[in-house]
Formats: sequence, structure tokens, C-alpha cells
Amino acid sequence: MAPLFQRAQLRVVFKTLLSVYGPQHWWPGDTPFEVMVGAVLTQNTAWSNVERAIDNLKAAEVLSLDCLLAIPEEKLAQLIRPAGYFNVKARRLLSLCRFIHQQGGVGGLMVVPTDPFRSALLQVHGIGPETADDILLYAFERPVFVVDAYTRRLFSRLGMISGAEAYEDLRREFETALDLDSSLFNEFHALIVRHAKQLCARKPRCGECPLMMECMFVDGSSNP
DNA sequence: ACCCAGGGTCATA
DNA sequence: TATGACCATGGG
Repeated sequence: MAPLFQRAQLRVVFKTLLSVYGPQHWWPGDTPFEVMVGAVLTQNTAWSNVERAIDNLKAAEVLSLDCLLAIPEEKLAQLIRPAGYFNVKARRLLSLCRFIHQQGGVGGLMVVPTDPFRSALLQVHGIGPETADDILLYAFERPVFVVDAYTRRLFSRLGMISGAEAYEDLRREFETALDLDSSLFNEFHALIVRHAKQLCARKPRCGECPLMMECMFVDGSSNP
């Protein structure tokens, strides 16, 4: 299949966002395990809510693999309540913890090659493609491009994608168009989120947008 | 008082 | 395969 866009277009977008916003130092988390937990908690949820949940887990001194495996699901659900969908996410977190345990802990996962690692993550209840890629990129520094709702909105407005492509198709497009570099993917995704929140929001502020010259979207059009 | 947020699962056609 | 209901809190 022909590529959706050229490397040059994508590099212009990255360089522009980086020069405007600067490095994002993104996805704080003291440990890979904490990043994995955050990846589940932030599903369809604002990060500010996730922070409260993480703080609760830390205050209760249960933010570790062994502790989470030991506490009852109901108790975990109450602790992560501020993150929303707390019953659903408690179950998902425990599924993830059981998986990590099976694999010999976080240290055991470190040595698993990216491809089988990703396939295994997708088998875990509650881990879909984006959460899997968040984990691979931000907890394990694997060169995987994360495609989220912000990515679809930004690049469909730019006119570089339709927005309706399947997740895997988009991920391949971005990974093919860029060098397989985890630092680059980390920074790029962070910048996309920053820009999509600040300017390319649901209700966009095109007047202030540094990408106006590259963009097909016009204020008031019927684009998503 | 809405509207929205860094998804994923499950049931249905 | 595709679409829709459902899950829930907190900030603007």
C-alpha cells in the first residue's frame, strides 16, 4: 500500500511543534511499573484525575506489583476512584499485574523482544493497542509509535490521514515514515498531546496555530 | 448545566 | 467488520 504521507511532511510537523513547545519531559512515573499502572488509569481519562489515584496508591503504600496482587479488588477500586471507571480499571490493573507476575516481574519483561511482548500485552484483559504501546514506549523505551485520539484529530485536520484508518495501519505509517527511535517517538507523541490540548482542541484555535501553513483545516469547516 | 477527557470490552447485526 | 452501549470522576 502506498504511504499516506512523506517523511518530509512529518518531520516539518515534529520540528515545528518541538520549536514552539520545547521538550515535554513527559509521562512522569518513578518506575516502569508506575508507568504501566498510569497507562491503564489514563484510559479515556484526564491525567489530573490519574494523579489523584496514583497519589492514593502511594499514600496507601500499595504501588508495587506484590502489594497490588495482594489487595482485594474492591479496595483497589476505592483507591483509584478519582481516575473514573474505577471498577473496570481495578479489574484491568489486576489482570495486568497477574501478567507481569507470570512473566517474572518487570525485570523479566525487560528482556522480552518487542514483537512478542506487544502480542502478549494485547492478550491481557483491558490492554488494547494504545495502552500496550504506551507501556512499550514509555515504560520500556521500545520504538513504538503511539496512536491516540489526539493523533487522529491532528493529522486528519492537517489532511495527512482520513482519521478512519485502523490502528495498526496508522502505527505502521508513522513508524515507516520516521526513524525507529524511541526518544523521537516519545517526544513526538508528547508534543501531539500538548498541541491537541492547547490549540488543536475539539474546538480549535486556528488563529494561534504554528501549523496553519501546513493545514487543510479551516475554522468553521465540518471537519472532525 | 453541560461538555469533555491520552480506551477497551461486550453484545448485536 | 462495524457500530453502539457501557464504564465514572473531576475540571472547564
